[in-house]
Amino acid sequence: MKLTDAKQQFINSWGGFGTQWGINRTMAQIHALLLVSMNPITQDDIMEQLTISRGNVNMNIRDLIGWGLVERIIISGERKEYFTAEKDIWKVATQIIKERKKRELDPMIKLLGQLENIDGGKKDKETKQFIEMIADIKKMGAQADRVLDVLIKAEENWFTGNILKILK
Amino acid sequence: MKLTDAKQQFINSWGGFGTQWGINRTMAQIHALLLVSMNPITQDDIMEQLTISRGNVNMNIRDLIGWGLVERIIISGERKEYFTAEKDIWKVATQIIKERKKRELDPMIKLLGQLENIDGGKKDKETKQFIEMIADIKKMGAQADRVLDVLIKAEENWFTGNILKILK
DNA sequence: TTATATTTTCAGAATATTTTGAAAATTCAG
DNA sequence: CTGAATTTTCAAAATATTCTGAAAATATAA
Repeated sequence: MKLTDAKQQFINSWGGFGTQWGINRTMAQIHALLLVSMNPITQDDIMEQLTISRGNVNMNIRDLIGWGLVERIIISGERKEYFTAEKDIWKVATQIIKERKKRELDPMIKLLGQLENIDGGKKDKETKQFIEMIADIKKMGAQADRVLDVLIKAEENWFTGNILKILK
Repeated sequence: MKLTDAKQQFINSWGGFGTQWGINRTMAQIHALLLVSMNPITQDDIMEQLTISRGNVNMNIRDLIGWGLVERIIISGERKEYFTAEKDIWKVATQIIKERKKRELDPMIKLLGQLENIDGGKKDKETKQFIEMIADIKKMGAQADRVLDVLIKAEENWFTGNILKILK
């Protein structure tokens, strides 16, 4: 397989995996393109390589920056802005975990807390069972939170294969 | 807050979280409804409670069964089919992890393996860097696979709060 | 078997999301 | 400043996903 083909396939497939995870396909593709680009590239480069519009590039780049995965680079003497992605995959994963935790897990735990305040407390069996279910989901969310925190702090141990020893 | 309101809010919010995770909103709502239903319910019950069409219920129920989260119940003497969801939240989480691993992580690792076969090997710097990046992502995928396997096997320790002790 | 209840399917409709592209805003060299 | 280069915005168009509902298939009682 030729390098350019491999890069292309990586970009396309990464977009596909992105959609499965609830991430916009183009955003994932742009991220993939930046990951396999040795040097920072411009919006025009991205437009050309992925054949997408300027507006599309601009919006998705902004999102990626919001996720902390892409950085805007100013090259002195150049008028255009350049963009680059964090290349250390552990840092990428850590950043994604952090963000999803903040955007999804935290709000979920908050919601569940609110749902536990049912009028009259645990009177009838049905209410009791509902409150138990909510409490269990909350407990699981809190556990997930702790596990993810440990993973985030595990740093380079991801790659040394010692991740499971760190988690104790 | 009244029990029925709490249930309704749980169902709606669960649907919202579902979409963030790339899961069809209605499928998540049906799952939530089944989670808070003490007894098995029919397609008609689901249609009525969520005000959605018969076809919609049928397709999403089929998906949920495919995910191993919902079971079809035949009650002797009754003509209609009933449905019920696994109520043990740990089992639910385990099942979801298993399925997503199979549907998403495994194919990703497979793809990455294919992309490492670049013509000419690690001749130039660009090829070398690409192969390294793919290898790193693969390594991370393999680590994630191991971590998830441990979580799946951790069973009821999720709830005893000892999950972090188990992972070692 | 026949009649009826129930489930399944899937084309088309409805809805939601993504993308475009041109105008507006911003930046910056001269 | 001025004006060209560049970025940003966002309404409308394109696309993708989800949902409906009625017809077809299936199951079951009699």
